Order: sequence, then structure tokens, then C-alpha cells
Amino acid sequence: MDCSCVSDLLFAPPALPALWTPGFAFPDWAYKPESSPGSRQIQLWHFILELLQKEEYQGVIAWQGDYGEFVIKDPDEVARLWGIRKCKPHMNYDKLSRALRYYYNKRILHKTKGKRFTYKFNFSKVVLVNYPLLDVAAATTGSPLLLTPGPFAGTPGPDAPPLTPETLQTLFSAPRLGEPGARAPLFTPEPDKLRLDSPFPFLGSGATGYSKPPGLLGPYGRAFPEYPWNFNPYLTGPFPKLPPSLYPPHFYPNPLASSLGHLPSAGAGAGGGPTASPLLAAAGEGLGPERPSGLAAAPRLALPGAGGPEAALGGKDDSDSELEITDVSGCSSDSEGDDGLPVPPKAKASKGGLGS
DNA sequence: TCCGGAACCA
DNA sequence: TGGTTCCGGA
Repeated sequence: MDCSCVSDLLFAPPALPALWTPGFAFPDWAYKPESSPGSRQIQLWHFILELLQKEEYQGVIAWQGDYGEFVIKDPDEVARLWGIRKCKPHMNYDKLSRALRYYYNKRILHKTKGKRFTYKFNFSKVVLVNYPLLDVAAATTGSPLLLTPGPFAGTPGPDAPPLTPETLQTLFSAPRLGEPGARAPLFTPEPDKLRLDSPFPFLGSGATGYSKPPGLLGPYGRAFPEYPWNFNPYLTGPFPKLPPSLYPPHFYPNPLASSLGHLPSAGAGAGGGPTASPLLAAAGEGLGPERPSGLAAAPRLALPGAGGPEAALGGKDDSDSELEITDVSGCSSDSEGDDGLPVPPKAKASKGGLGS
């Protein structure tokens, strides 16, 4: 039973510094198994997020519609990938969806009724679940909108007020690094503070690579000029690549994996996203209507400072496209040794959608 | 296709 | 705790 899966191997490297390199779509913590308090393994929603931001998997799963809403275009494939990740060769969509359903109660996810294979993230919950300290932050800053802990922590009611980008911005709008008088940012990029248990580690990991929904932005609108936040649930594509997160190196045969922290600053930042900074996810649900018209539709939050805009925000690397999840060798053969370990998505990409 | 209970596992 | 597996029901 032990499937010494890759999950055990992957996240060894102390690449913290790199984690803070802005430009990454999702904070590294999101991909680390340990990133989830209380959990030792990668969580399904982390996995889903990762797939969502990988261009290669657009044909399998992709953002769609509202904030945080995504559609599983190829349930079997997603299940297969999840199975690979968890060393559960017999995983299937039915099982995966059951796991997804457990997120309903946690309010991390909910089903978009009427749409097949369509779910929606409640980013505020996701954030709060992992970083209840937001609540503290809010209180500290005197922000009118208290970010109460999510249902997990006990609270806010059935539908807690969603986190809004504005709110978060306020909370985290720390002064740019080095700015005088600036209060210490809640989250600094300092390596020693990058502990998983530190508040919002991911805020600092900058995510500049989310694309807005098709209708809002170009296919890959990377420019989020108006906001300092870059968290965008719609990230897809050609964005900054993620660090070798969910998969072990051999899962990411491309250079990208190894070059994590060295992404060129080219990307994002510049492009249009001026301030690329790390970000945080904002509330998905409920934001809609309240969203200021000026804001983009996607929820996003960013932490200021981390590394400053100037940091290499954009680390965009294209290598992502080479991502291949093929190797399951990491899994101990135990449970799965199964024969047919799943084939790399890419490989199967031929199926139709993947890859673009 | 989706839901959620229940038992079970790591 | 976070699934995984099964399964009956809608």
C-alpha cells in the first residue's frame, strides 16, 4: 500500500526563494502537499488548480464562465491524471467527483448546476481555509470587512462574505518593498518566512499568469494593469510557469521544472501587468455582482511587495507546454503497479484537446 | 450525471 | 484529515 509516490519525492527541494519569484501563477504552496494545513498530501483541489493553469491541459479541464468556474472537459483524463498523481490506477471520474463533492461542504468548491462537469471554486474559502490569518490581518488593518475564517474555522455564516480583491488589496497592500513608512508587509519574501505555516505564503509567489476569461480578455490576456493582484482563476496558458510542483521532476521533463526560480522577468510584469505581484485568490462566489465594474472579472489578489513588481514577474516560460505526466515510476508498485499506468496526457493529447 | 452515505485507508 | 471505493437513489 504504500505507494511511495512521487508525492513523497517531489517537494523536497528547498526552493523557497524561487517560490517567491513573481510570475508564477500559483503559489508554490498550493502545489505542495504540505501546504495544506492538516494535510500531508497534495489535495485534489490543488491538483485541479494546477491542471487548470497548465496550458497543456486546456483540453482536459479549463476555466470557464464565472469566477473560479471550470469545466472538466475530459473527466476520464482528469481522473486518470489524478490517479497517477495519487498512485491510484483505478481512479475514475466517479471517484474523483466524490472527492470533489466533499468540497461542497467545505465550501471550497460547488457544483454549477445544469452544466455537466462544471464546478466552481470559492476562492475565498480556499484562501481562508489555508490562511485563516487573513482574519487577523483584517482586524489588524481595521478593514471594514473582516475576513472571518471560513466555515472551517467557524464562521461566517453560510455564505460568508466573499473576499474581494479590494479588501484583500487593502489588507495586503503593503507598501512596495522599500517604501518608506510602509508597514511591514504581511508577507515578506524572505526565505525564512516562507514557511508553510506562515501566512499567505502564496501571496508572495506571485502569480502573474492568469488569463482572464475569454470574453474578458484575449486568449491570454496577461495584462492586469488595473490591479496589483494577479491572481486569476482563469489562468491558463502561456503564462508563467509553475515550479515543479505537483509532479516530480520526471513528470516535468521540461526545463521549466528545473528553472523555476530563474524565470525571466520578461513576461508578465512587463506586459501589461505592471505590478505584478503575488497574489492571492479572492472570493469567487459572491464576488460577481459586487465586483466593481472597473475590476476585471476574475478574482485575484496579490500581495504587494513580494519581490516587488520589478521582480521577475513574468516569469513566463513556455516550457510548460512540454509538461508530461507520464512517469508513474514514482509510485511504488504497490497498488498500482498496474499495468497500465496512465499515459501521459500529452501523449494522449492526441485525443483532442490537449495541447491546444 | 450527480448526489451523498458508509466503510475503509494512509 | 482527505480522500478512495462502493453503492443506492434521484
